[in-house]
Amino acid sequence: MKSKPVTLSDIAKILNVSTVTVSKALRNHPDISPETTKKIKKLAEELEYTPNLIARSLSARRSNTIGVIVPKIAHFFFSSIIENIYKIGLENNYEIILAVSQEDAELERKHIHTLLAMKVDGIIVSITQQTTNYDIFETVIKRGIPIVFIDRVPYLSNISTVTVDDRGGAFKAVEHAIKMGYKKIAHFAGYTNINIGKERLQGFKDAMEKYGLEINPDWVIEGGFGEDYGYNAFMKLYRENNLPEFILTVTFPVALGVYKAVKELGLRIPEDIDLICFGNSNIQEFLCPPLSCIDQSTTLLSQNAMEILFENIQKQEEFEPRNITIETNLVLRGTCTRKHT
Amino acid sequence: MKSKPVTLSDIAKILNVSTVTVSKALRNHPDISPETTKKIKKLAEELEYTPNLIARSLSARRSNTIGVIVPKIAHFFFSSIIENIYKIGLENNYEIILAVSQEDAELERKHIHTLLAMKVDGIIVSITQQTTNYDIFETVIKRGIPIVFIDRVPYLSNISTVTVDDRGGAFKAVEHAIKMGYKKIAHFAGYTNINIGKERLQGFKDAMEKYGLEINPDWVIEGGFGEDYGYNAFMKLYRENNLPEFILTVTFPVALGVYKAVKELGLRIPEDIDLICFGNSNIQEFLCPPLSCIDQSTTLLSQNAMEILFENIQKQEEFEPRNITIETNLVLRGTCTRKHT
DNA sequence: CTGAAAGCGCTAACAT
DNA sequence: ATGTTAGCGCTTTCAG
Repeated sequence: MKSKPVTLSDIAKILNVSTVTVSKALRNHPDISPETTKKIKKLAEELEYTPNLIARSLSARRSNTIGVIVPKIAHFFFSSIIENIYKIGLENNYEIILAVSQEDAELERKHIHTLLAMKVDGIIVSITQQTTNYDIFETVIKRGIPIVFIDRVPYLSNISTVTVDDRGGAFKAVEHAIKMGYKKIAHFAGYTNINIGKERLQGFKDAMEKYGLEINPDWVIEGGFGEDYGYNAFMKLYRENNLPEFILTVTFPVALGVYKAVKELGLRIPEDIDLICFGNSNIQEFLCPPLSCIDQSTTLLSQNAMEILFENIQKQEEFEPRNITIETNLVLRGTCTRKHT
Repeated sequence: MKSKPVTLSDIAKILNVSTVTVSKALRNHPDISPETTKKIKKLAEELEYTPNLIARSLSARRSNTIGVIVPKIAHFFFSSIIENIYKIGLENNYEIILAVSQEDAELERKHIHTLLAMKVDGIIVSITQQTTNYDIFETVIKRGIPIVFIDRVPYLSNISTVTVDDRGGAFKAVEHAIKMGYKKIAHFAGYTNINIGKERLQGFKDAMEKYGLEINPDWVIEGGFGEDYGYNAFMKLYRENNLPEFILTVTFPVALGVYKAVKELGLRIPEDIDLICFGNSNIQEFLCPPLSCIDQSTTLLSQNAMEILFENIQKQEEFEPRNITIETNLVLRGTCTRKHT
């Protein structure tokens, strides 16, 4: 019934050559004469030969496989990065092994172990919001497995990173809000133990300071990168009757949470509360009103990360870690565009 | 520098036992005495032993790996399904190998070959909008690799499928529109060579027929499942001055395309044109106006698919293909809710 | 309870 | 140009 897959040696036997010859022929090795190669390929095709990549990996000591770990997947930012990584992987003949940490540091750790066990040739990771112990990453590095961090990166020296100019982006946005006339500005800051949170907060502070505005500590709220957090943070402020005029949210989902709260409360954007978020998405323009944002190019992020990773895989020992920062772009739509008086 | 990974035999040598003993101990095989097991585990931990999954797979002839192929990833429907599949995979100790076909049948074919070559234990696939040649799937089946199709499935008998009640869902939606008073109803139908397109179109027809409404062929437009198609289809109708009152779109992205066109043209939803789409998403409620939809549970879809796949993997020869249909759910928000007169 | 033998399917190094 | 040898790291018999 379930016919066993054809192997190199099956082909070899039929053609009365050695498995090595078949192996080489199938990989277009110049050792083998054109005729034999053709003959072998023809038979392989007929027999529907599929190489056993597992065996190949074990023997060749490379898997042609790249591990990717992200905290979430059903969010535009990450799914877009993933899509790009898959595309680039395909072009370069690498298979991608994706793992989702679900913002859980323990799970992230487990995934890294699995990727190591699967002998991936390299790893790309965007760490969880709660990753504070970096041991596992040092293990990876110690083992000589190329790794590059993307967007959310650990505070570690001598690692390759591709990040966004979070500080500059946040600054730009808040500066623009201030120029629109806003003074009571809040920041829903996510978690500031992680680089993106910390840097965005810093950009917020920079702008406030530059324009001599006071930072109200009640308006700098930490708590996460998701919709729930945005919702709760806004609700809290509302209940305390302590609403600002403007909010910079640390991510798009957080802004969505604000939209939800605002809608439930019967308030209006931007009349009662205006906002902008970090991170672009294809559907922001369809929101009510269209949400402005600080755009971070997921394409550039992925491209650079993959490029560095490939370089690292090739050079191995001689490779020097690289750190790239991607510039941001203010995208103005229906929010953060109205003169406030 | 780059220390070679610790292997079973490294541990075996140090402890003066055989690799077999170590192998068994590490997998809690009852053969090995508790003391030896403990001793071995302790050393393995100290040495940071990581099993080589490649070697294990080759030897054990199962990879504990499941291949998944979807046409897109940066779309809520698929990224949500993927997220669910990853979760279930994790719980059952299976690694997921995800491949993206990018709606390209040729690429899909290539991915299947790769998954076969990687010796995945099973495959889940949602086919591309242009897949018409099913040979590759028959190859998979012939090789005895468990495969289950999800949402978009080929017309093949004796395969396992998990689909949505597309016909019933479309019917419900159009029926509701009719009860709201709409008569001039269009359907942006995607591609009807594939089951989801065909069934949804049929549901549309069923409803029109039941209520004695005439189907205007100009208003049944095919072309794809993406935003561009929705945009173009609407623009075409507008230019021809042939706008319907109501549209059922085959997917959410298509509806987004309509929103975009409507906005550009300065029209209003639902006053000038009302609509509903097939497929839910977490951001529809934030659209302007909030978009109603026919909800298809991605959770049920994924759960059932994985369950069937696991069953197939376990039973192998004795397994009988199963076909499951998930019920849909009309979710009414800001569209398709206004009485039309 | 433990281990020796054999092999999974492939490739790299070294003959011939 | 082709083949032989050896081995990747692990697991599955099967003997002791």
